[in-house]
Amino acid sequence: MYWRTYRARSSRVCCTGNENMFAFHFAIYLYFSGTWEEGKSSDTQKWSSLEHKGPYFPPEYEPLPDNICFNYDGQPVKLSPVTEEIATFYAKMLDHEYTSKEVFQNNFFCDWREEMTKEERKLIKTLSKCDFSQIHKYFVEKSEERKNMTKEEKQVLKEEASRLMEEYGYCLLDGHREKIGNFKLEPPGLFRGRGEHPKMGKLKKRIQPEDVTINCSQDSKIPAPPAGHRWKRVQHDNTVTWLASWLENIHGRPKYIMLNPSSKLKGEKDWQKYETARRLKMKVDSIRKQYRRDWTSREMKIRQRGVAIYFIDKLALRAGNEKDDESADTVGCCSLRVEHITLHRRLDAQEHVVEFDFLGKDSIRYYNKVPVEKQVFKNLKLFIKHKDPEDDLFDRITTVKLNKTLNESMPGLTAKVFRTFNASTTLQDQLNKLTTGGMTVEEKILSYNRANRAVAILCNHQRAAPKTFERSMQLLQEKIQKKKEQIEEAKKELKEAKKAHKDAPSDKSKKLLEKKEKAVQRLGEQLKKLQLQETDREENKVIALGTSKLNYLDPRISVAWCKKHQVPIEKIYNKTQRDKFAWAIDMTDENFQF
DNA sequence: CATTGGACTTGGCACTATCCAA
DNA sequence: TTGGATAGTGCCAAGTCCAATG
Repeated sequence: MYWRTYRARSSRVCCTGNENMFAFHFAIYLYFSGTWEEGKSSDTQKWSSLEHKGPYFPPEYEPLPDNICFNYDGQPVKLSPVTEEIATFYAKMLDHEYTSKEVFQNNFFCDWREEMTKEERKLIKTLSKCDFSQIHKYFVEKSEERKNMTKEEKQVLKEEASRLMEEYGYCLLDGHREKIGNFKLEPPGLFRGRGEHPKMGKLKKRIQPEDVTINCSQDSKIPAPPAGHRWKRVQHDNTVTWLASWLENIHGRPKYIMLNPSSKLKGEKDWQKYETARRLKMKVDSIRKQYRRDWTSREMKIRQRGVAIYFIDKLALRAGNEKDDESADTVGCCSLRVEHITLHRRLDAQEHVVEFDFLGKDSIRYYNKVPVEKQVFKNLKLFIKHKDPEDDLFDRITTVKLNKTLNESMPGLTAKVFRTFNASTTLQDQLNKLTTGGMTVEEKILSYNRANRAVAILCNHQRAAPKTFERSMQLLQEKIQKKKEQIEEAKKELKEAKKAHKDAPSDKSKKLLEKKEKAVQRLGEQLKKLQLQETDREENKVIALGTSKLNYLDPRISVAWCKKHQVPIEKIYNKTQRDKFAWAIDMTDENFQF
């Protein structure tokens, strides 16, 4: 079995008794595999055989029934199929707040008109005169119908989906069947984007086979394009991992069809990522010493670099590459502007506080007040001197230069490694601290979630409070209240049973007493469980745990913790996660430390 | 050195499946 | 059996980083 070979290999390399020794050897291995000629080829080659069925195309557009009409300026207009399809994209979104945004409307209308026939373009000149309400209503009803389908109808749909999955969802990589991550091509629609995106509302065009490049091995069965079509290209490049690619028309950037995280290819890459982070653990002291020295350098760019790396290390900020004006205005460390920080000599009884306020990835706000070292504070004052709010804070450095420096400190080190390193270190520390003897499984899980939460807060992984949050919290509180009342009741009954047993002892009264004692105890446990749940949920209101769990936390820490504290792994990882982390579940014993 | 293209990881959220109490 | 809450999944956008180019 494929899995077995993977297993054997991982455990041989990984489960040496001495983790430090292992990290050392791994460092050597990585170092040489990057420089030696022989090593290099094995490093860049991703597979030796690859066969697949090509992407699955979304269904063609189905024109609206004749009784559903688009109206312009009060008059019904029959649109050409292409124009009509784009109209339906807009009509379906009418409930969303963003269709009321000017940027969205302008972009949509502009792109829509471009696809119209000459006659349509001549007629349809103002969006405000367009009436999509019939179309909107039609789709609302359709989705209602879908919701009301019978069990049998739903079953048919389900079987259809699993047939599709069976046919297109897997590939053959080096002779082994692997799950594909996204085998369905993205359907056409209107681009939304996150935050104040200047391109929101633009038309995302339908992908044609003629847009798609196929990547597979030369001697494999080449996937057939849909009837009457050709692929853009068929290539056989084994230095990349993707099966198909195309250019999306909004930014003109490539998109790919790639493997599922459960695949060996992705798993090994993931493992490698965490090993790099563990190597940083070994080197981080000297790196910290270095950047502290840099704070007093004669050269401004070195000072800036030193402070930037300090932020990346201490606050787990992202690198912050340059961005063009064609996307939302968001920043990371290197792209911070003067306006994003406020310096407080003294704030809330703390000295040298930096107040950060900026939009990061996905336009998620980063807000934090952090006391920093005096020298950092001094430097920041220097960096912002004579600058305007919209000027770069670190004007002498870029992510490329910063990463180049990091790479010189440790092969493979980049800014993002600090996030992985900090996240995993935090989880390990928190788990060690929060797990104590004599805890129930539920208490341990609360501890785990709290440790996970500490990481999510560090990485600023936020979410909108769930729409149902207040309500579900209230429900839980009612449940708790009810449980408390039950306990009161049970206690009363227990007291009576005690009295009855004392007054007239018998087998029966003794049994009753025991029963009542058990009931009180059981209810108490249930109450505790509910209260733990309440705490957990309250603390998690605006925190998203998923991203750190999936991308930043070395799964071996969790696996070892589960083994050590007899927590079933299923309580921590669901099925998908267990598949993704199969490598870790398999190779890790309870003594693993990050 | 700056710029661009390309490949890969990381990210939140809407939708869907499942679970559980009434 | 149902409907509402919760958990899980898919979607696809938005980052990082490397290498080629000029």
